[in-house]
Amino acid sequence: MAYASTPRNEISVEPRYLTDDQLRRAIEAVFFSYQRIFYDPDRILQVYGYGRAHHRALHFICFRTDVTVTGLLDLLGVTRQSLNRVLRELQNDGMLDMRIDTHDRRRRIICLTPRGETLASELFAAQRDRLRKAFRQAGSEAVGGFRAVMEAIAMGEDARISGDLERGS
Amino acid sequence: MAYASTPRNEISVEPRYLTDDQLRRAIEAVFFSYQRIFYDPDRILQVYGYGRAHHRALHFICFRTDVTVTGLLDLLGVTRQSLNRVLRELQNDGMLDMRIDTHDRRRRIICLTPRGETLASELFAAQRDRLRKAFRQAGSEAVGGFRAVMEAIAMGEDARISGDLERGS
DNA sequence: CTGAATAGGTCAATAATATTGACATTCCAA
DNA sequence: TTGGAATGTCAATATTATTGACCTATTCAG
Repeated sequence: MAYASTPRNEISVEPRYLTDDQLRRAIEAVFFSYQRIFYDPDRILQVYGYGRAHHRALHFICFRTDVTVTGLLDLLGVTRQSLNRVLRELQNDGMLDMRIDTHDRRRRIICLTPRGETLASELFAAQRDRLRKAFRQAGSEAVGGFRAVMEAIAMGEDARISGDLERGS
Repeated sequence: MAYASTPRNEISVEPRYLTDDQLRRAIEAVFFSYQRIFYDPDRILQVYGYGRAHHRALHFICFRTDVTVTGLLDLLGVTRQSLNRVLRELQNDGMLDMRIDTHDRRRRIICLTPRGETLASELFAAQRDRLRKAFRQAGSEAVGGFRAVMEAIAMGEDARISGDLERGS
């Protein structure tokens, strides 16, 4: 017996693309895409003795200018303790350059060293090929739609803050 | 200094939507969408004492008919040992019903009990709202493009098998 | 100047999820 | 009957994450 939760289109209020089945497929699409995109760089990470947490941090440090620790925390959605382990390891390996912000000396601006930049570009290259192929295959218009939907998904309020998951404060 | 890896559109061979910057945005879009979609059900899981691993398993058991353990392993991309922990817990709580396949008695067909079905629909409902809103906002055409790109991404070979990550066999 | 708030770092304990490796059973198929 | 497929399990370990408790700087408002 298939799962159903909304009353069956009684007066067909919902357009076809908003059925539970379509939404379920979208959930799975995001799941599988995530799998594909973030599994590709694994073999490179393995060489360096890193994991996906390092990759995620490197990515945002690479592509955001003047990231601070708090900025990174917001992007990654993890605790400071968790992030700091990763940053410590990357810094010890000479991948990162953390310097004090001149405008606010409490802040640290995180940058990549040349070594870090090399690694980040290796990782990006590993992901790029799959994506480029998919984009080319789907075509320009589809990519526009893809982007519109993705932005709309990300737009909504953050689940980590909205709910009563955060019991403190 | 921003990162660049492909030679700058010398004769503009690449369409605009295939630039490194667009591909980078797509990677982040998948990352953030995954975050949003799979953080939403967390507070429900917490009530049951489950984690995201349980959610993923429940999802596919709910929406695939006649899933076997191997089928689930392929979908989830984890090891048998990892999956079995989750299945054991779900079964002990009366969420699952595993019965032997009559055609091939080595296989187990995994189904949801009514309890499991209730939980799965709660979890799905938690994800559905965000998605429906995003789809409605983006519109029918955009959703078509979204689907095309997602399918193209998932289409490519599986990173877990293609590389030399799997050293055995 | 003082105190609150912000930004950052760290120690310790623990949890969730995952891995590798080794074995065992049951069952299908050639 | 033998090989392999499907499943389950024990044990050890790794990765990533958490909560909770402290700590130092620095900024900023009063």
